[in-house]
Amino acid sequence: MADIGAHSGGGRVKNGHESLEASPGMTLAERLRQKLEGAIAAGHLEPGSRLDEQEIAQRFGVSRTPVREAFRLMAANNLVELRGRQGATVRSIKAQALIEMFQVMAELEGLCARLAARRVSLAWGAEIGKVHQQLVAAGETGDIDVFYDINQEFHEAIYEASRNTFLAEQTRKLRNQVAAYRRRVTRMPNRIADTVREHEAIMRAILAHDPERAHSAMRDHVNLLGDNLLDFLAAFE
Amino acid sequence: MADIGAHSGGGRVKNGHESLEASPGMTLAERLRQKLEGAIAAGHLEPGSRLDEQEIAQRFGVSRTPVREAFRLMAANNLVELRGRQGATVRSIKAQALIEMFQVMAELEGLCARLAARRVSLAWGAEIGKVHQQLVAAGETGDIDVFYDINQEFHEAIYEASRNTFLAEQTRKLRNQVAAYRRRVTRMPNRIADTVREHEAIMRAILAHDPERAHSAMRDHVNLLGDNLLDFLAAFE
DNA sequence: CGAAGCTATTTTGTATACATATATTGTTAT
DNA sequence: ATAACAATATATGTATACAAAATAGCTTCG
Repeated sequence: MADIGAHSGGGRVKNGHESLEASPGMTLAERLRQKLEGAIAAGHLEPGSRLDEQEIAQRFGVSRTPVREAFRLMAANNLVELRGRQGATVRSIKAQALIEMFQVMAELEGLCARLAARRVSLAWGAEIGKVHQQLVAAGETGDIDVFYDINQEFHEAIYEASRNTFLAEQTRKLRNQVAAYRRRVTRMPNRIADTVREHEAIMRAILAHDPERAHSAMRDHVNLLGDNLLDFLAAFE
Repeated sequence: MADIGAHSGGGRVKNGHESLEASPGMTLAERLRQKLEGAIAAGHLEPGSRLDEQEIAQRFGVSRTPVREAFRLMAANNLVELRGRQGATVRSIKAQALIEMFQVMAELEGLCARLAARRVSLAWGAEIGKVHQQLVAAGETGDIDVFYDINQEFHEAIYEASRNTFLAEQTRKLRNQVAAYRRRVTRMPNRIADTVREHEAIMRAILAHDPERAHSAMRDHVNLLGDNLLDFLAAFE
C-alpha cells in the first residue's frame, strides 16, 4: 500500500505509529481527515483503492472510531465513497465525470474571476500581481512542484478577491477533488508556458476591471487545462 | 423542541421511539440522516438549534454511535455545522451567506439551463412541458404546497436535461441547503404568478434551443427569487 | 470441469464504557 | 455587586466489545 505522508518529513516514529502532529484542541478524527486528504490530493493513495479501517487505525495508533468518523467527514468533500456495509474507497473519477466536473469548475472559477474584476481592491491587485511574478519566476527555473504550488496560490488569490466566501469555499472543494488528477498534467510539454500566458490574460482583465473578459479568460484557462488532462488520461487508458 | 417527522404519518410508535421505517440493507446512520435532513428541509428543526446526540439517540431508540455518524454525513451536505467538541447545530444561514449562495446557485442553474437548451431531446422537452402545465394548474388552484413541489420538479427536470450528472447533483445539494428558507418565500404576494411567467420564458428558450437566452432567463429567475427571499427576511429581522 | 450452496473468516455496523474537554454553578475576594 | 476562580456536572471524543452482514473458501452436486 501507498505510504501515507511519506513526503512529510519523517512521519513515522519509533513506536511504529505514524504521528498525527500535535494539534491541541483538534480531535483525532479531524487530524486523520487532514492527513488522509493530504495523502489523497498528493496522489499517495490511489483512486479506487480501499481504505481499511483497521489498518489505518493501527497505522496511526488509534481506534476504529475516529477513523470511521474521518471517513464520514471526507465523504463530505467527495474525496471518499461510502458504499453501505462495503467499506470506504478513495473516490476514483472516470473521464466522463472529469469532463462534467471541469465544466462546472470553469463556470465557478469564471464567476470568481468576474467578481474579482468587479471588486478587486488595489491591495489585492498588488497581491495577485506579486503571485504572478513568482509564477513567472518558477516557470523559468522549471521547478514543477514549486510551480504547481504557486499556481494554486494564484487561483486562491482570485477566490479571495471575489469576496464571496461561499463561492470561494465551493470552488476550493471542487479543486481539491480533482487535485490528484490535476497534478499529473503539470508535467505536460507546453503546459507551464501556456499557463503563464493564460494567467497573464486573466490578471490583466481583473486589474482592468473588465468582468466579462476576466470571466471568459478564466473559463478558457480551466477548459484548456481540462482538455489537457483528458488528453493525458486518454494516452494512458 | 420541534417534533421531528411529525408530518410523516404517525412517526411515533407505542414503545415511545420514533420509527426509522424498515429499510433493509440501510444502516441506522443512513436512515437517521434521511430523517434528520427531511426535518431540516421541512423547517421542523430550527436553523441554529443544537442537535443533542443523546436526545436524538433516545428519541429513535439507538445508541450515540450512529447518531454521530449521521451528523458527520450531514456535514457533507452542509446541513449541519460541527464545531469541534462543541456539538452539532443545524446550519443557520445569515443573510450575507444567502446572498452569496444565490449568486452561485444562479450561475449553476443557469448552466443547467444552457446545457439543457443545447442538449434537450424531444422526449425531455415534452416532459418539461408537461411539468410546466401541472405548475400552471397548481398555480390556478392556489395550493401552495403542491405548487412548491411541482416547482421543484420543474427545476429537477432541467437538471436532468443538462445531461451533466455532477452539475445536477451539485445544484441539487445547493438547492437543499437553502430549502428551509426558500419554502417561506413561496407565500409572498405575487410570487406564484411571477414564477409561472419566469418558468415559461425559461422553457421556451430551452425548447427553442437557445442556450444564451435559457441561461439568462434562469439566472434572472433565481436572482429574483433570491431578492424576494432577502426582502422577506429583512421584514422579520 | 463448472456451478451452486454451505461454512468459516473477515469486516463493517452498533452498543456500551471510559476519558477528557467544555459549560455551569457556586464561592470568595476585591 | 461584580469579577475571578474553583468544583461540579454535562456533553463530546475515543476505546473496546459485541452483532450482523459480506466476502472468501471449501465442499458437493450436476
